[in-house]
Amino acid sequence: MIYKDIPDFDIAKIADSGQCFRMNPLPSGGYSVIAFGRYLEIRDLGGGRNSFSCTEEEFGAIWADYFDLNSDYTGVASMIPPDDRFLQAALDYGRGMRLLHQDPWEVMVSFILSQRKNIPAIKASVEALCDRYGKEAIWNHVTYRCFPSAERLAGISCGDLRTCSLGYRDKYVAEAARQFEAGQIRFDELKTAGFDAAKASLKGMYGIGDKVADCILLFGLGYGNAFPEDTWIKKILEKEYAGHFPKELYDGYLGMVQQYMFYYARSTSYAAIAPLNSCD
DNA sequence: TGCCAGGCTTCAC
DNA sequence: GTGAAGCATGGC
Repeated sequence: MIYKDIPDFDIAKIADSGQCFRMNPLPSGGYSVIAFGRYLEIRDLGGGRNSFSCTEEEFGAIWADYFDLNSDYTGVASMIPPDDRFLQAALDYGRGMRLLHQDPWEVMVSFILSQRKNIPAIKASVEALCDRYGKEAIWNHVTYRCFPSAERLAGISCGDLRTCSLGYRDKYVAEAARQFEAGQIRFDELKTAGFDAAKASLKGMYGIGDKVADCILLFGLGYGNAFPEDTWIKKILEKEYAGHFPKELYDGYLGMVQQYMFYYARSTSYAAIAPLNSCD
């Protein structure tokens, strides 16, 4: 167990942010997360202090980057124009959230099966996939299952995948696994290909469109300017910005901004209130 | 019970 | 190129 004082870090908000689907509250308090084959427990001790159930070595090798601890989360506030009351409110509400750096394969599969599902349903599907096809591991008497590898999923029929409540998305996941195994998708190449080229490659895959591609770019490949537009974001852009959000103001931080918008819209009674911005 | 969800593919035009 | 239809399933 190690202890860290981290500014702008709120594990409850991170767990509820809809970026990852394997971070859950523990009955005893705190949260667990399974990522990169590891199991971790995090507890908020107050005053910016958190405990992590790992060694310093593991924290430095995996979790510091996973939680994006080397990025500056204070600069975004100064980018927001004073008259953008919506984004000011969203930032205040979401302060402490982090843009997670996840395993791109897990992000790809998770967001392929996210389409036309709500977050509880996505989590149920992801967990079913892991329960059925993930490798079993043990940490300190806790038995858990890792996210299934592409190699494992490439050997599963669509019919069997569908038992994990994938619905019509079964064929998309099966094809992604097949392409990954065939070497037709290489995440190391996509990470350095540049935003447009990487996005075009992802959109060429069966079952991946604009939105899912942007999620993979943002959460799995480190492209901070990806801006996934789901149903919630589209409603916000229409309601607060008359359909024209000034993306040019947030170069390098668009993904972060999008995440604050999403979290605020989904987590509050925002949908029931009048627009905070004037669109005229 | 009906609507909607971190959308995408297919097809008609 | 654009727009509508169809899609599996579960949460609320």
